[in-house]
Amino acid sequence: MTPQRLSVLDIVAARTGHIGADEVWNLAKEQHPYVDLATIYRTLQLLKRVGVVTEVIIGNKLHFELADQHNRHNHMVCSTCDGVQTLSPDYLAEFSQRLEQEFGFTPDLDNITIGGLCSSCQPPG
Amino acid sequence: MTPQRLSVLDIVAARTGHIGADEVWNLAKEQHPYVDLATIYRTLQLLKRVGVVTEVIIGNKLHFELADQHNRHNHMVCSTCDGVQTLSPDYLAEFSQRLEQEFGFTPDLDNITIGGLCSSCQPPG
DNA sequence: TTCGCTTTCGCAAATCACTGCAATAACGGT
DNA sequence: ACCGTTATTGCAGTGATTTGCGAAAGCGAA
Repeated sequence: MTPQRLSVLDIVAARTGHIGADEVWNLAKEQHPYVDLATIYRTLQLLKRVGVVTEVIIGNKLHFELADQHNRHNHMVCSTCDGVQTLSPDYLAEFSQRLEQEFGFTPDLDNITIGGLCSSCQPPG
Repeated sequence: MTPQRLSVLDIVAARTGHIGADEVWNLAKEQHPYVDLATIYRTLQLLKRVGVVTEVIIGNKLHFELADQHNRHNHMVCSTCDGVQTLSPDYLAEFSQRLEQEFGFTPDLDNITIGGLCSSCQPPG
């Protein structure tokens, strides 16, 4: 664990909810002015790999949030307004079990994001 | 419909299964040497918008395949080997209905891809 | 502390997807 | 066939993310 990595973790942890990679960078620069964006990305991928943060794809940008074991959830992202709603993993449990039983495929539940249209962005008619 | 677009469609249609944008480009250049990659992307997005092709994200590259109404399916992509399995949309129907009823959220079923580990890439133990 | 090995960092450049814009090609009306 | 309108193309450039690589930092053993 290096100072740069600690900063990244602190920044993600300080936020309740998700934060974009560019925002992490801007905040990290306040403490480490020369930190490179590549380091931010590498660190975020590392934290994701070890299970400390989860990744949410919003629009076409990567966002991250602390992986709180006591409040695990998935995300529904509206492709029109980029709004995010959280979803209890219970909704996916049965589906996930079927995939595992019938195909031996283990879905990566932590990183499943459901795209679609939120209630406010439904097409008229 | 222009010659370039017809080429793109032909190429995607000729393939049983998915094909990467770069592959489409390489094949399209055989018929239209000056076709630009941007045209490929724009055409693929167009074909997707009108429902003729569907998009599958494999690794972090876009792939496309013909949207066969008689053989609609989703995809399970292994994050280790990038292998792709198809999945009947029946598996998602119930889940999708719950989201719609309880949250008013309409998932974009055609473009849902499930990431995870396939049976061959399960961690040992 | 110093040496030596390993890991990480910063920088630059590559990658993939997308967009703005001027030039060009397609299409309909005459 | 000709002209004007509209849509599409090629090119260049942008944004987000990733990768290669030499320099620097971290860390354990002596």
